[in-house]
Amino acid sequence: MNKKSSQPKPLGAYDHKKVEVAWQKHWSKKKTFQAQDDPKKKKFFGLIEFPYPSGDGLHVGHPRPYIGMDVIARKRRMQGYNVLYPIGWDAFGLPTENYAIKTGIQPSIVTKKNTDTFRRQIQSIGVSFDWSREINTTDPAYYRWTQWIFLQFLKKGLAYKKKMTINWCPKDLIGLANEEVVNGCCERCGTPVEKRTKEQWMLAITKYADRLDKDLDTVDFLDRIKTQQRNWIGKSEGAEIRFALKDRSEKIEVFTTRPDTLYGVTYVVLAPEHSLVSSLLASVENKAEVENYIGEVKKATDIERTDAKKEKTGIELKGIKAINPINQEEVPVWIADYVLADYGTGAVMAVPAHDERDHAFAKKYGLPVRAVIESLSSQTEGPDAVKPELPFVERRAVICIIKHWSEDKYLMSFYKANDWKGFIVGGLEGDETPASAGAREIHEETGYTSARFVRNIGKLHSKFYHQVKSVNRFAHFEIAYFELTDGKRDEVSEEEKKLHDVVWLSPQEVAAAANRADIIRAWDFFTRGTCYTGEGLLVDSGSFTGKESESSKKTITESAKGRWVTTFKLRDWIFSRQRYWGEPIPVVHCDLCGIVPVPEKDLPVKLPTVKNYKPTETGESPLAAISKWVNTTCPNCIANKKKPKYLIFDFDGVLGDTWDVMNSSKVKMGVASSIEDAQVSSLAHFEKKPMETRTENMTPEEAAKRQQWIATFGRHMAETKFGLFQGFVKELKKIKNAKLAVVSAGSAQYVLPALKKSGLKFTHILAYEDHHSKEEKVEKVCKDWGIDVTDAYYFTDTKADVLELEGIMNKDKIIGCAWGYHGFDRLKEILPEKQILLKFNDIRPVLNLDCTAKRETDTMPNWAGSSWYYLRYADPKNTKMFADPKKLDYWTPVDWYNGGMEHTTLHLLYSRFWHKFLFDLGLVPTSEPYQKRTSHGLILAAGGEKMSKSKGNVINPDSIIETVGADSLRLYEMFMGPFDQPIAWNTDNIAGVRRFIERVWKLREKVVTSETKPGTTEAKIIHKTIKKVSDDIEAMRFNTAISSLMIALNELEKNESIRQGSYEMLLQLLAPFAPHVTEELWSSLGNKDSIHASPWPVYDPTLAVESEATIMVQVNGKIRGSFVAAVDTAREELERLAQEYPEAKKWLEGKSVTKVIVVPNKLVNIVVV
RNA sequence: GGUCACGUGGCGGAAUUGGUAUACGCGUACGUCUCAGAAGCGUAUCCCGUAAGGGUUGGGGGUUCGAGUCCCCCCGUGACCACCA
Repeated sequence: MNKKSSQPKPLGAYDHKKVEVAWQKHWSKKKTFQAQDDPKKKKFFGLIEFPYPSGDGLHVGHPRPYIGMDVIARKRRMQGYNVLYPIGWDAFGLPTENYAIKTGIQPSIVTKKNTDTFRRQIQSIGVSFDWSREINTTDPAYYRWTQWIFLQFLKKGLAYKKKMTINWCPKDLIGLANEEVVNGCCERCGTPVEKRTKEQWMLAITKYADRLDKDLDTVDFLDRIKTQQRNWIGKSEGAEIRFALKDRSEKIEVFTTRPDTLYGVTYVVLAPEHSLVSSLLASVENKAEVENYIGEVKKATDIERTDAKKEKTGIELKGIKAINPINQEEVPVWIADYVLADYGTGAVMAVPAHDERDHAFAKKYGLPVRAVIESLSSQTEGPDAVKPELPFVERRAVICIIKHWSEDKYLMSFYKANDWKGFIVGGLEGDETPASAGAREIHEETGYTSARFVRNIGKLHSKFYHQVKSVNRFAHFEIAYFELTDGKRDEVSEEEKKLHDVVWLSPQEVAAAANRADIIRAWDFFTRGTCYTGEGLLVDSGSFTGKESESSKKTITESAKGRWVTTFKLRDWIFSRQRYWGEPIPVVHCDLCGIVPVPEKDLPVKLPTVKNYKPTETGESPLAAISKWVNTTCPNCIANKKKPKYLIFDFDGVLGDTWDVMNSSKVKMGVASSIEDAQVSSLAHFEKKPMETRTENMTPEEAAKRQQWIATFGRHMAETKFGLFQGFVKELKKIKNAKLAVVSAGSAQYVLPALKKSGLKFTHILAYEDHHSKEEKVEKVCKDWGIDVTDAYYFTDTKADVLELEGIMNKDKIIGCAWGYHGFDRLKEILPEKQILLKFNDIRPVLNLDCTAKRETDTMPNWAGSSWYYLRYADPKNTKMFADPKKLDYWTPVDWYNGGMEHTTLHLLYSRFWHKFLFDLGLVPTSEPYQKRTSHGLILAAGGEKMSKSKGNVINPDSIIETVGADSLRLYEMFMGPFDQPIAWNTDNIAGVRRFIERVWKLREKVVTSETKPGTTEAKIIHKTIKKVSDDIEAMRFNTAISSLMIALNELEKNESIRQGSYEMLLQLLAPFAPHVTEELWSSLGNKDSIHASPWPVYDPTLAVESEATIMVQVNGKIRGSFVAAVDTAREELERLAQEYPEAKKWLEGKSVTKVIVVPNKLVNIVVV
């Protein structure tokens, strides 16, 4: 190849097809964009939201964020950073599964096909992703770690199962998180959501709510993103206050953010679902009505119930009274649908005077309204602002709102001296009422004679500086409403006229004109009604009367023995999906052990393959595969199999009285029921004889009942016993290493021969029975069993025996099998906690004979795999860990994460939550995953709608790349409008950027390598552009960056030639946007290394500085012309030049100049009269 | 109903801290090149007016020497939330 100094080789016409694919292959071969795990280099981790590879293929909206971040990533590389810009596939999800249902093709195959298409398409755009780190959430090697993280949540108690009513989409057959329900409909398909009860996996994100809120202060997210997250978390502080119930032990706990209004409580409301309701119901006088009401509420759908426009309904629990802890007042208790069960405590204290919802409810049901707060405002601005150094002088006063006699206008008074724009006000003299004082003031100040007092609007306290009297005034106003009946008016004194003007204004004008806090409040009261929800002065509030409400919140809470608490709107995350195409939740449900996590070494729990799957008319779900998937072994049971040393059996039940237990066991054993009488009799060890029972400890009634029972079931007992032993012994034969048995002597005659026949070698016998004498028992057992009497123990139910038993059992692990009330229940009490106690049935899984454990069939939601994927990029092939801590140390946190606004509340919050959890486990180095978060706007179809296959308005990038090339596509996507705003696609406009590229290509012909002296204009243009492009890229103002490049080109084209250095810099600035064509031109100039590895041009301010500035000349703010002056010409000089400027002179004739404003290098404004 | 954005030519959109409104691009018109067309190149392109000049950033008001930009009211569009006590 040529050296840099050699003559540039000639180029043909620009042909994007020749240029683009060739360079893409070249970069791939040279691994130009692969990140290196080299801790010595400064790193940059740029991230985009990895796509969901839908069957529709890529449309032109997808790549905009990729290209935007690509521009930044490429610039960072040129700035010398070791850049990690990775991509992968968020490939689990409903559309793929639905597609599988429709076509019968397995989701895994569909996913493979779709990712292949997406990969090809993205690669054809020339985004500088590091493809060697590609990940896929549906790859078992990936979701193994998603499952692993879930197990860590489980271990820490942050994953739990909860029976709950869930939002169920009847079309998608899927449980939805609250976040996925939009206006009561399924987020994805719009079907109205139903309620169903189901056990669901939950993740306790609420445990992190406070930190998720607080730590937003530490990251560089766009403000609107932070605001949205904060709103979603919904932190609010308030008090939990307990209302005792009259003559009852229960208490109602309420949450309120306004404990200061406690004295205004006139009733208490429970949510219809509140747990207390059912226990109160028994003693409610109107029980039937209440039950009926609750039924009605439950019937209503969520859409109906949460419709804020809907009228609130409720019903009183008659006969129940709550006691207000602050004043021991009894108030009624209601249930109502406007109270939400799952926020706060599910109960509220109602303060109708100061809460709009309570107010509406109280008005509807005739409940009392008691005002306890009066507005208090303080003037902080203007000449009336309170002067802190002066004391307050208190005074009672009136604010008069006066209506015009014929129009909808109100009288305002504009005081000239102190810029007061308000209503007529005045102090109350002597024993005047607001009505009389108001009428007097109206007459004195305005002359109107027909003011008729209508009503008091409310009270209002105000602090301000009284300019006329030169004191701080603390006024206690009554707002009085007057109407004029006519316009008759007396003459007003000259003094009053001097003080103020009187004007009539429409309601809108009043609101706009009022310029004092108290006047604005008064008007607000008048227009909005009596429910005052603001802060103010406490009245009618016991010892708190006269205090300010805001500062009394905590003290009132204390007085009421309440607690100050923080609550959140955020709910725990419903983590279960009843779908096939998601990560299986890695746990096993064992009858014996309950929920058992799959051991980490056994991960991943893979999805079952859907075999021979044929689509049906109705569209059967791949969930069918799960039916073959559920039976498994319990890992716990397998693990324990090697451990048991002792077996404890108690056969009390066999002879005893628990027929039900045996009967159910019989069925499970599957043998007893088929035994005939004849067979039973033929068995040597079985004595068929009537059931005997001892009745000496029973009451006559019990004894009679027992006799009856024996008469009915006696024969079945015998059969059952037989069957049990047969089956039992069969199982026992498989026990190899047990050492100890506990038997009941009562059953010894049947049990011991059977045990013996099994060939077991028990070393100890524990006889556990209290019916027979010790001697008889031990002797018989030992004899039958053939063991030494010293190895036998005998117990009764006394406490001493229990202790002895514990001693024998010692530290060894014990598997127990026991029945009956003497056996199982008793042993359960006495066994140390860690030992495992089993019922007879349970012995089967313990022995791993045919363990009946079932796999969890719920899968994880889509959000799971995307909650940690960025971590995997740091070390995507690791098989030991989700990522090597050293690599995480180097690469994380993500320096810049760009994504859609639609993901700010869900994905962003969820992944921050996972990250914080991993941080707490010491597995990631930072507490926040993303240092910086920006967002892009969606690309819409030409009509402004979203692009979707169903609407048929999708533009495929393939055809654009085919006709104009990837570089043109990229430039257009960046140039079309502001990056963060939604914008409609317009294919016609691509012509402009394509022309631009062609002109850059043509400019290559003018490149000269000669040593001619650099033209200053050229350097100036280039350096101005360097600055503009550099700054704009950082701020994601890609559209203006490109426009400045176009401006530069327009300028440079005018010259006969361009220096190679300048041209190269232009190419470098353009390279992040149009990587292929710039690489081609760069190479054609003899450069050996890639333009994308070249150093980003450095802005030289001295070269960009202009020597002259255009100075605008304004006369009275109007532009009258401009002149050119040297940069940094002195103000005085500019002023002089401007006044002598002929165009300006024309406008100055006959006028006198009062003022001249000079803005250096910009303008001179001459103000004339 | 609440919160937050936003409103500029025929169209997408520019406009540092308030300082030449309509940059850049599309489209359109005319010209040039051509046998012709396409592409290219050149000129023009907010409105009224021949011009001087005047008007214009959804509407109205305010602050300012000066407002697309700051403040208030109204209208409209979009996003998110929606009885959160």
